[in-house]
Amino acid sequence: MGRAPCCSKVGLNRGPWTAREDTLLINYIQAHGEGHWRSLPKMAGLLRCGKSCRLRWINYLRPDIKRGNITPDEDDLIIRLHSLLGNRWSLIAKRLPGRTDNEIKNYWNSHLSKRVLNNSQTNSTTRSSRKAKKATEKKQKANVEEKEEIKVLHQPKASRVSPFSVISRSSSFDSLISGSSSSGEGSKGTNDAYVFDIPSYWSDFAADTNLEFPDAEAFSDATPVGDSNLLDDIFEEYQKLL
DNA sequence: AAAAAGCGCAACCGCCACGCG
DNA sequence: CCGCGTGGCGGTTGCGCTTTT
Repeated sequence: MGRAPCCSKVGLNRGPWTAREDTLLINYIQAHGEGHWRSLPKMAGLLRCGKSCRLRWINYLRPDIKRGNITPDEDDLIIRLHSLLGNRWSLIAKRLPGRTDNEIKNYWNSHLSKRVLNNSQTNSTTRSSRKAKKATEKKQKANVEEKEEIKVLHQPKASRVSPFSVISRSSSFDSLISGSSSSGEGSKGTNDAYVFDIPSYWSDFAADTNLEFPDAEAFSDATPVGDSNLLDDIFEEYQKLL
């Protein structure tokens, strides 16, 4: 199946979005809802590719997006989830209400990956050009990935995630992770976000897969909010389950 | 003070899987 | 069953701002 061209590039705007374009997009989506990205630009009067509109909406314009610094707790959660899921940013983002996959990906690439590398390799890098640095980072990353191959339990290729995914799709963490509670509502303080969120993995997982998983409910009931060991417990349970 | 290098982030690119005819 | 259109994902790039030399 040949790759369908995203859109005709001719005559379409590219690069940074203007305030006017943003307004048009927001107004259209507020009136008609998300979806139909292909036809949306035309309908909204935008000279943009549908893909570009979708990205702009999801990563920047959506009202529930939380902007600002990643908190230490979010930071920690990202690291842990990444160690489990690999670069499945959309899944990780689902556990961080208000954060987008792009934001998390950027944050990882600019902050966390370095930290992880530093943790695994004590020798510091000298200042160098960005390209050279990237090349060395790639090497380092390759090394780390080799080491992490044991640690990373599951790192499938990019795949579409739907709330209705079931475990039968070869691997699927999708059903495990794609929580229904990820909209950002209900978990106000960023510090507590995942504290509320994570236990839903288990019940979702059990529900999605129809597996006998009696502990799931007990787990979500039994974990007091604010328990400092919660994350560790979850992490362990998660790994056991795998 | 100027130039070079680094950093952060929005946006783009290309691939893949799903749904439908 | 097959092929196409579309949406969604992760990887990568480009650019403007900041920091360092």
